[in-house]
Amino acid sequence: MKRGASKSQPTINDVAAHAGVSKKTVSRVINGSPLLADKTRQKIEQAIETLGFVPNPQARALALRRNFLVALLHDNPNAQTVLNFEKGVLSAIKTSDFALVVRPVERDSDELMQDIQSFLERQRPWGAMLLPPISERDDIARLCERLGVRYVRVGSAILDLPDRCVASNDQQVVEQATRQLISLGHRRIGFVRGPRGFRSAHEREAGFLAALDAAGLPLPNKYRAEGNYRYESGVDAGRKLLTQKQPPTAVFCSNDEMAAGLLNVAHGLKIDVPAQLSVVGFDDSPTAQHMWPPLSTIRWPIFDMGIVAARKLLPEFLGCQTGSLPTTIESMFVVRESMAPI
Amino acid sequence: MKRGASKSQPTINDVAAHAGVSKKTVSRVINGSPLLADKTRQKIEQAIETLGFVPNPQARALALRRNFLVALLHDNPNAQTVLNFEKGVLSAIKTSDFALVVRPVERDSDELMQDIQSFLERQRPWGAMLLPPISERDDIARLCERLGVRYVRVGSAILDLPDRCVASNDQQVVEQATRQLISLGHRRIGFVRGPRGFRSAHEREAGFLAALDAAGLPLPNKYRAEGNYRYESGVDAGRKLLTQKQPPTAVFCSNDEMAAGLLNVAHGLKIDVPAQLSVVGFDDSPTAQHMWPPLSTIRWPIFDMGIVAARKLLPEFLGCQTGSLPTTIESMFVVRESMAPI
DNA sequence: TTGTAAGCGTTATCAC
DNA sequence: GTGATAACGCTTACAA
Repeated sequence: MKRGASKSQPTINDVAAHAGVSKKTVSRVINGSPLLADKTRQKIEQAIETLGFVPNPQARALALRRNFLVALLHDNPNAQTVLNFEKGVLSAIKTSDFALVVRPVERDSDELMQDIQSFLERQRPWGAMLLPPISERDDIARLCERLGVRYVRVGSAILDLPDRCVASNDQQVVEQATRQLISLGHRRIGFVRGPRGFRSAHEREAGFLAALDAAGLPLPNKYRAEGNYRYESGVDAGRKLLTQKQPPTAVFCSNDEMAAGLLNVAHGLKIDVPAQLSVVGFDDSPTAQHMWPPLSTIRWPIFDMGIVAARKLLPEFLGCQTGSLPTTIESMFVVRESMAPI
Repeated sequence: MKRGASKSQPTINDVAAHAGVSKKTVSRVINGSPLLADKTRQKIEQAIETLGFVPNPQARALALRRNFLVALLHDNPNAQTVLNFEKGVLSAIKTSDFALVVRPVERDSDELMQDIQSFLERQRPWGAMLLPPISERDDIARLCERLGVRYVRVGSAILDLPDRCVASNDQQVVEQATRQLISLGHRRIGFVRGPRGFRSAHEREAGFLAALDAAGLPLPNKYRAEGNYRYESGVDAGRKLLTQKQPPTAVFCSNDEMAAGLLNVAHGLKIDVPAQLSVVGFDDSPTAQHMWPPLSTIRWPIFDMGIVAARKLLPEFLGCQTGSLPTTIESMFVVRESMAPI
């Protein structure tokens, strides 16, 4: 029963027998070993083709003491973001033997660390990619390290060593967008901040304040609100900022969802956007262009970040040098109709 | 070098040595074999605990000739849908040894079939879950079958044998929603269809027409538009339907994105929603409640479908009987402010 | 109830 | 250049 013309997948033994060589030689072909006679290689490739042989990744994983999985850990910052990232990763690993394993987690759960640990222990992925906000947590990064799982953290700022993170330049791009609001003549500019504990919220605020500072503009408390990146908190912020005697003529919202909330409050108050109020968001979520009016916003280069994250995790398999990979990837300010001169 | 106090993960041998039993006995504990002396079991569990042993899934996969991966194949019908489905699947498999591998594909690509095939051959998942619209393609289902990969198809109608599919009841729920529009007094009701070739588009149309039929109402061509499930096509549909001399007083849109487009055309035309126009969508995408006014829509039970799909794929591992699992899961009509009496 | 031997499909070592 | 042979960590016969 050494091997039969089994109806299941052919193995390396079948190929070896078919080509009249040893299995090690076949293995050399699979792994692209250079020390091989061209004739032998061709004969074996022929046999592989004929038999439709595909190496068993489990067996390779066992023998190589590593596997062909990269993990994506996230707590859904935004569905489109996650999916675009996945697509970026996939476009990078498509031709490799790697597959992408996803693990949504709950950042507020008590078992978060335990959950991640047992996942990593069970699957032992070759590496893990962390999306914000959990990418910002050093304890999770340390957990990966302790378990011997490489990782790459994705964030709004440089969170780790260059070959362990990919960052967007939130601060600069928000500063630039705010400068543009100012150059449109706006002087009373409101700000809706993201939640405490989110690095992105901090970075975006810093960029906003830098632009205001440079222009010598103040940010009075009445023009300032703090949300949690959700629609409802944007509604609350809108109520606070837009019902004043002298409301701001422009508002920067730290993400699109909150901008949508604020925008709808403006509609309810019959405030004409953009004639009376300019609004800018962040994320360029698909709905940004579907809002009324279409929202000016900042597009995160999340697809490209997926590509780079995958390459940083698997440089040796994707054929690239870690050193040549960028750590910061530029965001883009997308101007739409929600923004106008005062 | 049989085994050292290696700094890497302890193996079954380490546990066996530590507990003073054979590895087979440890294996019995891992696999929950009933024929084991309680004392032995406890001793081994103790050793596992002390050493922090976690069985290597690759090795198990090899020995068992199967692996612990379920695949999710999709062509992003809608980011939130995919993510909610993933979460459903995950909540079902969380306590098992299985992991979820995702594979976004491009349904219009020439290499679609080739791409899926090479993915399945490479990873050899235990099973695959297919999300619409690719779940509707019989050729893909047959490909899975040919490769010996079980599958479960998710769709808007029953697409396959009961233990190979999970369906929502699009037709009935759309019929019900349309009846509700009619009972609000609407007689001129427009319809924005989804694209040809999508089963969901067909089902939703059938439900809509059934309700109209039952009420003896016509659907003249001028109240009918066909879109591609994208925002822009909703805009086009809005232009067609709402600029007529006698526009419809209500419109059913086959998904939320198209409803958003139509809604924004209405805003541009200064049509008051819902006073002059009621709009209903489908999906309950996160933005549905963020539109202005918040959109009445139909919520797909996609999280639950994820749970059921996983259970149908892995009944023996998740401890459930395929027979007791539903094939159709009911959608829910969510009424919000975009809908009012005529 | 437990242990022994063989094998899952691949790669590494080290001869030839 | 190529091929025995022994791993890799676990499971399934089959014995004891």
